[in-house]
Amino acid sequence: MNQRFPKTAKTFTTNAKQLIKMIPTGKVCTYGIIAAAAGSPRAARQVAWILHSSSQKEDLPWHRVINIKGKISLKPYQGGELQKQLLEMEGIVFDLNEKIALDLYLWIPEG
DNA sequence: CTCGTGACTCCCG
DNA sequence: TCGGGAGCCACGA
Repeated sequence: MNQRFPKTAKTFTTNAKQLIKMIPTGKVCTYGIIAAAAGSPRAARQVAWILHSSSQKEDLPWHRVINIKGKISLKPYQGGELQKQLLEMEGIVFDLNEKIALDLYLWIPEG
C-alpha cells in the first residue's frame, strides 16, 4: 500500500469506465486522455487493460478508445478489424493509412 | 506484499 | 510520421 494518491485502485478503474461510457457516438478518445481524466496521466496502459477486463463483462464502447496517433493499436487478427468496422458504423472515417482524424473525432471528457 | 503483463506514451534519430 | 528503447502504472494471481 504505497499509493501516492488517496484515490487510486478502484477509483481509477471506475472513473475510466465512466469516462469511456460517456464517449458519444461518432467520437473517439485516447488512452492517455482517459487515464489523465481518471486520475493517472501515466496510466494509459491500464486503460487498455481495463478495456480488456471490463469490455468482456460490461458494455463499454471499447472501440471508441484508440491511441494518441489516431490509430488502432490492436492487431487486425486480435479485433482491430472489428474495431475499425464498429467505428465506421458510427460514422467515423478512416484515412488511407487506417488513421482517424483526431481533429474531427477526438472527444475530451468534462466537455 | 511481490511478480508478470500490457489495446500506451515519450524521447531520440 | 516511423522505428526502437525506456518509463509508468494498475490489475490479477
